[in-house]
This record gives sequence, C-alpha cells and structure tokens, in this order.
Amino acid sequence: MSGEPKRSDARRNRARLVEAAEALFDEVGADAASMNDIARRAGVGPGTLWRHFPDKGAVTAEVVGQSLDGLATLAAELLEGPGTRDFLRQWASALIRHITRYRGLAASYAQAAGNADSPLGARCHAVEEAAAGLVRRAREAGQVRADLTASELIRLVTAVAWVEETTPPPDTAGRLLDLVFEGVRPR
Amino acid sequence: MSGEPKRSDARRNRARLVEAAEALFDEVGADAASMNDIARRAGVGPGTLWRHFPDKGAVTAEVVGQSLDGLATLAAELLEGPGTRDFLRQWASALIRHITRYRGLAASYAQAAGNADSPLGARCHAVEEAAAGLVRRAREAGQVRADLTASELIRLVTAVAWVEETTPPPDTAGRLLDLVFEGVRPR
DNA sequence: ACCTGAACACCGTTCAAGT
DNA sequence: ACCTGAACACCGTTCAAGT
Repeated sequence: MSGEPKRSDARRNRARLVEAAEALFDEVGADAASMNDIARRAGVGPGTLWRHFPDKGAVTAEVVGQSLDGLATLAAELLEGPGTRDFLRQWASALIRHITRYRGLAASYAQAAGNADSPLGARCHAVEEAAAGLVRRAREAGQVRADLTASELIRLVTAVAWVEETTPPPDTAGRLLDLVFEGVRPR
Repeated sequence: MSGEPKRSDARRNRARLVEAAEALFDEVGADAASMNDIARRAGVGPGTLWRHFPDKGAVTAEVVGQSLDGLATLAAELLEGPGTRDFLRQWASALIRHITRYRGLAASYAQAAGNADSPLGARCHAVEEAAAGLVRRAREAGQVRADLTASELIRLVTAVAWVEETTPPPDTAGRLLDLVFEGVRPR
C-alpha cells in the first residue's frame, strides 16, 4: 500500500503526508513525531495516513529513503574508486551522519533490523549488503583484520550513532569512530 | 519523595510498587512497563505511584539500585585488587550485563545522563566516577592508551550494550567488546 | 498523612459511513 | 477508489475528595 496511488487526490495526500512527516522529524525527532501529529499536520484524518502507510516504519522508510539510497551509491562509488586508506571510515562516517540526521532514527533502524521484510528492514538489509562489499575490499587491502564481518562493523557504527544522538556531550562520534577503527585494524 | 515513608501502609505500598515494577521490567522490559501497569499490578491507584515516585526514572532507579551499587563495589574491589591484565574489561563486561538485564535500560540511562540531578542521573554519575578510577589505573599500568577518558569508555560500552539489547543476533556483546578494547589499547 | 479513582489530553489503531 | 472522523483501549499526569 506504499506505492504511488492512482487517483490524483490520493497522490496529493500521500505527498503531503511525507512532507508533514519530514517536517515533524526535523522539529521533534522521528521518535516523538506521532502518527496523529503527522496526519494533522498534513491536514488529513488519521485513517488516511494509515491507508497510505501500514505502520510508522513505512513512513520513516519513505522519509529517509533518498538518503539511504545515497548511502548505497556512495558505497558503490567507493568500491569503484581508488581505494584510499580511509574509504571504509569515510562510508561509516556517512552512515553516522545519516542516522543522526533525525533524533530517534537509530532506534527505528534497530527495530527494523529484526523483521527484514518490513519496508525499513528491507532497506537496512540493502545497506548491509553495500557494507559487506566495502568490508571485503578493505580486508583484501589489509586495512581491517581478516575476521571482521560487515555485520560487526555496522553494529559498532550504529551503536556509535546511537550514543551520539542520545547521550551528551555531542560531537563525540568522530572520536569514538576513531577508537572503533583502531580496534578493527589488523593485529 | 522517594525515601522511606513513615506510615506503615505507605511503606507497604511503596514496597509493592517496587516489586511490581521489577516483575514488569522482567516480563515486558523497562521501556514497555507503563506507570499505569505498575500501579495496577501493585494493586494501587496511579496517584499512589506518582506520590511515591516523581517520574519513571525514579522507579527505574529504585529497581536497579542494588545492582548499580554492585557495580560501584566491584569497581572498588578491582581497584584494590592485584590489577590483572583484564580488570577493566571485567568491569565493562559487568556493566553490559547490568544494562542488558532489562530491555530498554540503555535508553533510560542515556536519557538520565542528561539531567544529573535526577535520581537515575545521580547514580549514573556515581558509576562514571567509579569508571574514572579504573581507567586511571589502567592507564598508569599501560593497559589503555593515555588519551582515553572514562567518559569515552562508558559511551562505547553503553553503546555496545544498547546494540546487544536492541539488534539481533544476540550474544555479540563479547565480540564487540573485544574489538572496542582492541581499539583502546596503547599504540 | 496518605490513598483513591475520576479526569484530561493524548496516543496507536480501526472501521463504518460517506463521496 | 479513496477519504473522513468518530470510536476504542490505552498512556502519562493531575487533583479534588476521601479516610
């Protein structure tokens, strides 16, 4: 039920809903923006929102979709690129920036990672795939230890993003990422 | 308002509330256990719960209090102990076990870390103090890099606890902690 | 001094009734 | 084919009224 509707009023409502969700994510965070808030802001009834999106994860997936696709294309670019010494860290840094874009995103992703067939879970899986390619290349280049898996790296980076977004003081993600990448180097 | 009340019925109610909260934390997690649930389970009205505890953080502080004190005494013991090669990691592991005892605790701590005068925030601060002593000693023993702060270590360990508690597959905390401690070693 | 439970504004979620 | 908004059970939180 998340695709483009046929009727023009439905399409317009859908667009308004996504717009409203985006604005609310910006203002109060992805966690605090309630379904009713989003519908109200879009000027439609709650039923209309639920008709367009099966749950809040679907709304979130729509709001962050382009940015997530950006992560995938960045991974592809880095994979075809010259393979600089910090290309993996560059991508990890982009992932953190993505997650910390809206407050509460880390928790949304953590929950979505469970059911892989949800709209958000599927996209998370795609990101993991992208990360797997990068980790493999970094491994072959001897930049990370041979036993490091993409899943482990994603978990660590997501964890850093979470602590950055939830715990003061802010702007410590870079330093924590440094420590993580130190621990991930070949022995 | 969180101390021991004078009247015996109030004391009994307080004890029942803490008991009910503990049971619900066990069954549904610290996040999903609602204030109304706790009051209902204790057989009292919601007003009674709110009279005994100013907010949910205070309830949480009461439920995890003894376990938190255990972390402090463990830190003291390790500080007086022989200083084995992994004493800091031992404590970090205990911290993770503590946080993952109830689902949703990591988020509670992250929120409490902000307002240091809240019942839970104060206890978090005490834990940080304990960690500071351990990190200092580990630094002097050359077990961790000289520029590592206790705050950074706590953030990393809490982050690992969070990802362990929220993201499948489970039981990866040990491995992630290995990587963290690898990254924290002197260069 | 403490408890009670009704009350308020909200939330997620559904669904009959409309156009 | 899609929208509407009332409705349900819940939530956090408060507070007059009781004992």
